Amino acid sequence: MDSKVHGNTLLFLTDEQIRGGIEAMFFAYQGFTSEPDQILRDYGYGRAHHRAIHFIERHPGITVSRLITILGVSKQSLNRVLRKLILDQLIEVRAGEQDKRTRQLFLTETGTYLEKKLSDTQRRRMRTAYRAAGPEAVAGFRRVLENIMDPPFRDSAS
Amino acid sequence: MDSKVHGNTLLFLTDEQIRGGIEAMFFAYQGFTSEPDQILRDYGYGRAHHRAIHFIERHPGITVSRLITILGVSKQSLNRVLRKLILDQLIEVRAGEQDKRTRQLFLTETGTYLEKKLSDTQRRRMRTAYRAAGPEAVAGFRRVLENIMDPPFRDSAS
DNA sequence: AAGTAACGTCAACAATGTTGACTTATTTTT
DNA sequence: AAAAATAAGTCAACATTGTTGACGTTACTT
Repeated sequence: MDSKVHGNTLLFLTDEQIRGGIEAMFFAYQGFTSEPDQILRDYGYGRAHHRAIHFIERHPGITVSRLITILGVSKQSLNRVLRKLILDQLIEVRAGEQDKRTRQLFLTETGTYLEKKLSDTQRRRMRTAYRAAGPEAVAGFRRVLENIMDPPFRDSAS
Repeated sequence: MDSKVHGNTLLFLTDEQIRGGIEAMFFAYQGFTSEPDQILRDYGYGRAHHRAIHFIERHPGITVSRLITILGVSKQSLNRVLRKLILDQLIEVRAGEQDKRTRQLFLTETGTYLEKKLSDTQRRRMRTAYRAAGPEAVAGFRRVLENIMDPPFRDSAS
């Protein structure tokens, strides 16, 4: 809550500090997505396919409606992406066990392979960044990110 | 370089820690862009317009080619965005002083107004997150983000 | 004078987002 | 048991934003 004062300058929560953070978010996200985007192009997929694959890997058996909520997109938009991934046999669909109206989504072997290929690049980047910044920095990084998220999504990332 | 070991669990650089960071990036960026996106819709603009306006505010007189490099998009893609902003008189163009082939970009009063309106929401979010996480966390946050960026963009954010 | 660089622009296309409307299962409510 | 609500798929139309390729203009550099 207390702003550090150093000489005549507020070093914490100055407008410049805040704006710097905003730009850092932009540049970091840009780097963060660049390598997967590259790979996806070769497969004829886009970032939306990556997001779907990612969350299905993280939550096998996730339903379509849950995925819609997480990704924050319309049913139609997600469906277009899923349809292609199902056709290409990266995703497998089973009827929900309790509620047969729902569809549960799983990665096939091929889907798992692509997910790994994509996330390997991101994990390498994150690992390198974490290592360079050190454990304390990582803890701070996570704490700030959690607070930037909209509350419903906090703690969604394990 | 050294991973902290706590009980039987690696708390630093475990795969789960890394994957959690990846998702945190996704959710944070989602929240980070949600409010501006909302405002932009009312104006008939998109995220690309926001990015252009943002960097022109930060670097008045920036040239088109510099902006292309920063944003990482094609000349044609950026031009479509700039054309609209110029027509709507949010951006003003002057011929470069030394090199008259270049175009220097400035925000008009209207452009400045929209930029402020957009960045106000992001600054509020960042400020709140910074405050909640504390100064040490903010320092760590920035350190990690810097390391996630591609090297050419490090230190681009003040 | 020739070559290069910085734009602007037209065209065509792809990915991804939107809204609206309609259908089919299945579950829940009444 | 009938009616209503929910989950999902689908078709259509449209907007934003990204791409490549090609061509023209202006101005700087060699």
